[in-house]
Amino acid sequence: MSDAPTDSGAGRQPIWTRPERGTRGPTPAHSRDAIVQAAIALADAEGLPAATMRAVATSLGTAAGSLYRYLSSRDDLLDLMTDRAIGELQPYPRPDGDWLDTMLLMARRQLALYRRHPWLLEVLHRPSGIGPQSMAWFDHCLWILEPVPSSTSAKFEAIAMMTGVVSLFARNEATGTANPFAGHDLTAYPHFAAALSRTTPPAPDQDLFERTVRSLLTGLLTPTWSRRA
Amino acid sequence: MSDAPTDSGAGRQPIWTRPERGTRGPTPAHSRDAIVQAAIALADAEGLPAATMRAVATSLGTAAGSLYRYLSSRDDLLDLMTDRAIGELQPYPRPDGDWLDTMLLMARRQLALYRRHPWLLEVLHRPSGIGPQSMAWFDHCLWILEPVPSSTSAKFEAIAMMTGVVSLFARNEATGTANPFAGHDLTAYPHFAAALSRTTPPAPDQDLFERTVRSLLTGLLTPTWSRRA
DNA sequence: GAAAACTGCTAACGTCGTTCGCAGTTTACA
DNA sequence: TGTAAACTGCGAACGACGTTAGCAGTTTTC
Repeated sequence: MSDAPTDSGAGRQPIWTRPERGTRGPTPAHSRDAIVQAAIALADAEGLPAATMRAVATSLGTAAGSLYRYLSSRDDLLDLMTDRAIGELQPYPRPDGDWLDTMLLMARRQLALYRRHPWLLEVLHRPSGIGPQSMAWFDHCLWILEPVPSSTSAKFEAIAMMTGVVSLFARNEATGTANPFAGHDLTAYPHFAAALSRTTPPAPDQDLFERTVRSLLTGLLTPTWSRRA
Repeated sequence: MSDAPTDSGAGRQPIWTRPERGTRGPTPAHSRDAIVQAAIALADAEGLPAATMRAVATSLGTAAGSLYRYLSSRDDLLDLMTDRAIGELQPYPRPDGDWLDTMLLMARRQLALYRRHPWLLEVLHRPSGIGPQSMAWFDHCLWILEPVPSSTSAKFEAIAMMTGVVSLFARNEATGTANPFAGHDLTAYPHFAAALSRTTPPAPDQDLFERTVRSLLTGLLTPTWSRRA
């Protein structure tokens, strides 16, 4: 019990509020941030499953067990990786101009981030408290939405939904070109077969992303009576 | 090499096209479907991580290794579980009436399915070929969308995006009431604090789900020039 | 009737996250 | 100044996981 790691006794609070180290003992050979950086590098290069405790430790020249002097679990590491990556979204675009345009820009930056760190998609949907960088991002979205007369909860929902839709696009991209419909007997799916047999002009749909985000945000943040007729 | 399981030599094709068993040998004590059913029961009751090979085997009164006479990997099992669950969506609503209303009904059924089988959310986003039940569902969506004059690819995108949005809602629900913003010093996030301090009327937003799905589908399937002014 | 193709089953392998215990180092406090 | 407390790194191990190998028995094929 006198051998508690890094969290000085009360080990159930989230990693962000826990001090990195105490005041006694030798100066550590590594740091939380160095570990997180190494893990991100591994996940970027070879995918999230490659970022095992052992692999991260090896890339830092130490052993797996040693990491637990800095983190209390692998989940902590994933949380830190996530927050550090989301920190790359800064600096944020200034919240003047049309709020929809600015939000779309935020969404675009998010999509670019997911392209840069595909493992974020696998990590993001774990039930886990969000970190300070995510808080900052959320805070900035609220700033952008300040001129919008919707309720606070509506804005929360809209931001969350936008983030989710961005992740859907990123996932669709990441799944790649291999179509998941391969290997089926199309005679059992007549409308599918008919749709495929139609002359499908390439129609790359120049900016499906923009249209989706715009229609989503206006749908969620514009009172019903001010839209349409 | 003469001990290949169930796939009779060429083991790289998807599980759905592979025969369940050959013609010789004793009649198997179990079946693919019984295994899948047991795995679903476990995942429903105790979550996906509880549905390990060992646990599934134990609940069937056998050992882990025995399952590999029926499946070639755990991924196969997850694929089969997914497809069987999606099969619960049948029978589908008749594709007459307003296509948007019918699609919304399909989305509602999907949401109910995700509530019934929360593990689907963790399983669905793996890169994996889809099964016959998913094909049938997709096919039916295309049938519903037949009166819509959009291109085939636009319909594909719209269906995929609707499915994704439904999963986002289900995930938001499943994450539960515990707010992920707990434990942060709100003075660092002024707009967040301001938004929280505002008198937030309950405003339960009676049907955010419906509004979101509707605005998404109309946004993706209605030509731009026919909307607004 | 013999070979081939299956069956169930036990034991093991390798990898994973994590824990334990030990020896050494630095700080806090008498 | 000295001693106890709190730390440090490290190596070995634990338990659980997915998966494989090998064996003995059973059914079909020819």
